[in-house]
Amino acid sequence: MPLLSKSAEYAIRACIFIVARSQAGHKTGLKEVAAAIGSPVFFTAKILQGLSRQKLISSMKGPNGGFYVPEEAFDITLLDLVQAIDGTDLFTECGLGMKQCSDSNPCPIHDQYKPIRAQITAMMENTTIQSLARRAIIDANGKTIKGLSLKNDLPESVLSQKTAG
Amino acid sequence: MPLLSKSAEYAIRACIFIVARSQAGHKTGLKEVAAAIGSPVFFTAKILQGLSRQKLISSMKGPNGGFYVPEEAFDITLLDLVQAIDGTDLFTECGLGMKQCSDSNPCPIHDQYKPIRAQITAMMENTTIQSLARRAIIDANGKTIKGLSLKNDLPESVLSQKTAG
DNA sequence: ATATTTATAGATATTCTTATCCTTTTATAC
DNA sequence: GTATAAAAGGATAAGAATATCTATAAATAT
Ligand code: FES
Ligand code: FES
Repeated sequence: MPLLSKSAEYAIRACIFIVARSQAGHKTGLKEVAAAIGSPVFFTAKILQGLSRQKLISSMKGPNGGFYVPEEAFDITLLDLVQAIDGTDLFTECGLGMKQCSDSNPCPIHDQYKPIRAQITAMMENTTIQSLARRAIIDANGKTIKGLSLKNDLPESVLSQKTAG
Repeated sequence: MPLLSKSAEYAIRACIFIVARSQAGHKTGLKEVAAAIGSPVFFTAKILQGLSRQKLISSMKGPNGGFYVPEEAFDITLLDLVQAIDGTDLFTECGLGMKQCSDSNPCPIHDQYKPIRAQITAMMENTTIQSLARRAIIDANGKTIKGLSLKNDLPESVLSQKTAG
């Protein structure tokens, strides 16, 4: 079992890319996103549509359209994203799947699990997509993608394609 | 997304119960287990069969048969159990689903995720089912199940049914 | 206005997890 | 030995997550 759903993984990777591009002043089309992060195109579409509907990212239709994040929203966090996709279970629910989790009615692993769950929450809460974008993309101005390991065999030219927006 | 699969949750809850019963010298039948932990009977059967095949627990057929854990095996850990059911992904794989995870080829969340993953691993490695059983079941001799919150509306008489082994 | 581009929406397909049912095997009790 | 109790195994079903396809709507360029 992974920590995150496939949808959440793609969402995070996509948003890192989109934020990096937005910082450089570009919108990014669906196909560019999918190519950059190595995700199935149509599935990625669904995910981005959902994020757009929930106002975590923005989008524009038509020529030179695409997905972007306005500067005011750069500080969206991993927590925002994961909750939007996977819900709040990971951050609130019992590790053994009991109906409720509380100190007064703890399951056998409550004491061990609770601090770990809190740490996962804190980590995601304190990690902005923007900070990840800074780390992931060295030159987001349209040329190279050094250090972005979102996909192992990343084509070196994704960013420089034709989005001279 | 939960941390563990439903199968793993049931496996842990079942094993806590079975170990507690084994410590008291009893084998436990499938239906008793399912009733005690509030799990679907046939699904629980599959899970316990798998654990038995992997020698994490033992079983006996026939009248007065059932599942049990021999004393030598009381120290099986959460890690053993979870790995047997869900595999090793949670403990080794990249949090963003990249093909490989390493310090030399890190994904954007590697630095944040790696220590959390290590903590999850350590926690499970250091938690024996036996220790959870001690905490979960106060009187495992056949009468009451105080403090066992495996199921919220637990029938108070599960242990006292008819397994006078 | 028309054509083109791109996101959005809805429908469908595939795969995996979860769950159930039925038959067979093995052990015990008599 | 025969009957009974219980796990083991195989086949099937239901549901959810993942993935794909087609059609529609909106924005731009000409
Ligand atoms: S009750 Fe299970 S983790 Fe809190
Ligand atoms: S590469 Fe992603 S967590 Fe290590």
